[in-house]
Amino acid sequence: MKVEKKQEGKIQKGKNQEENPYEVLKLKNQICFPIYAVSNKIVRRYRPLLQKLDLTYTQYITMMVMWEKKQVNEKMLGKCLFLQSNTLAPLLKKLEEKGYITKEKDKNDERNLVISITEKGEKLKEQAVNVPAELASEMKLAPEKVKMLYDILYELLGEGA
Amino acid sequence: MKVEKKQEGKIQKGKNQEENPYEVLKLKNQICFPIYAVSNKIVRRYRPLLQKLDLTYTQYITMMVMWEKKQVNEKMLGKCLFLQSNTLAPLLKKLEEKGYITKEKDKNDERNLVISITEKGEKLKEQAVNVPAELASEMKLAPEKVKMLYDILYELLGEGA
DNA sequence: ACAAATTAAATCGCGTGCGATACAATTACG
DNA sequence: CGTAATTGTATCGCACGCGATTTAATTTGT
Repeated sequence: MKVEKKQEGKIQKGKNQEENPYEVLKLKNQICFPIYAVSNKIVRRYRPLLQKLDLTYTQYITMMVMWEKKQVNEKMLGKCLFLQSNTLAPLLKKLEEKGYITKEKDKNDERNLVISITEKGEKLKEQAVNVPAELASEMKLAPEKVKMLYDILYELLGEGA
Repeated sequence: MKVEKKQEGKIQKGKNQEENPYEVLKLKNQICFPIYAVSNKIVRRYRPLLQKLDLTYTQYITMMVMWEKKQVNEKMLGKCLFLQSNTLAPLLKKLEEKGYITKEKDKNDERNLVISITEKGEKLKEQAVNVPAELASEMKLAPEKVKMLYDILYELLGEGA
């Protein structure tokens, strides 16, 4: 078995390419780019499905947390979604305007914002339940690949902040 | 070997979970969410590295195409980056202002916008060449996982538009 | 106890992404 | 040959993401 030294960030290369330091700057040798491109594609594909629920993708994953937890503070929500106050604050304002959530200060620690799901928000879940399958029908992937992808992505999410 | 029927979009589930139709709406059962979260994380991590080059991530991948092709029309650029005119037009304007590219109409077909790299744009490549390794040092992934990830992502990018 | 440090949210500004639309150049076609 | 359809680009409006900063509440250290 021939072992080739691999440089991080590169994908595939032959001998002659090893000698060109600029090879790493080609899009096809980048792993970050397809992650970015697929992410964009996912959000694009979700849009028409979520429009029926009057949700954007970010609002949708926020509601996912709410459907599961019913009540959560903004800090915890940020942890779940890997987002911060500067993204969440305006988003939560919109979800409140739509009537899917309510916001109130934590009586025990007034710094904390407690977010609760409303009756209307709960109802939305019934419409949302079909969305994952609808999307999956547009972007199919073998179950074992889903699992590999999942494990690798969470490994990447785990590293550092 | 026990075979369980798998529903698209779900990740892992036991018997009791199979019966709850709302399980699919939990964040941890979604494959799209970690893609989205990792993509955000990547762009976040690139930012301080790219600031030295006066580039955003999207501008950086655009320059990658330019470093490789030297000259390209907007349509082709969009194909390479999976982006459209509504994203590229303002971005190209900024890259032109920074002096990294020039724009001109194609004489043979005036609808086409031909983008060319400048001397200054070429120079930038020398600073950029270290960026991939810098990022890789922050987000490490075993080479075989990089390859799996790469193949799966391009499979997803290939499907449909 | 009280000033300093820390923490949680909110706000601001900028740069995307993209659906919708507009517009101009080119091509297709009856 | 002239009009309709198509194609490539640009513009507009909205909703993110996020670095930087601000504000208010709480905790820490002496």
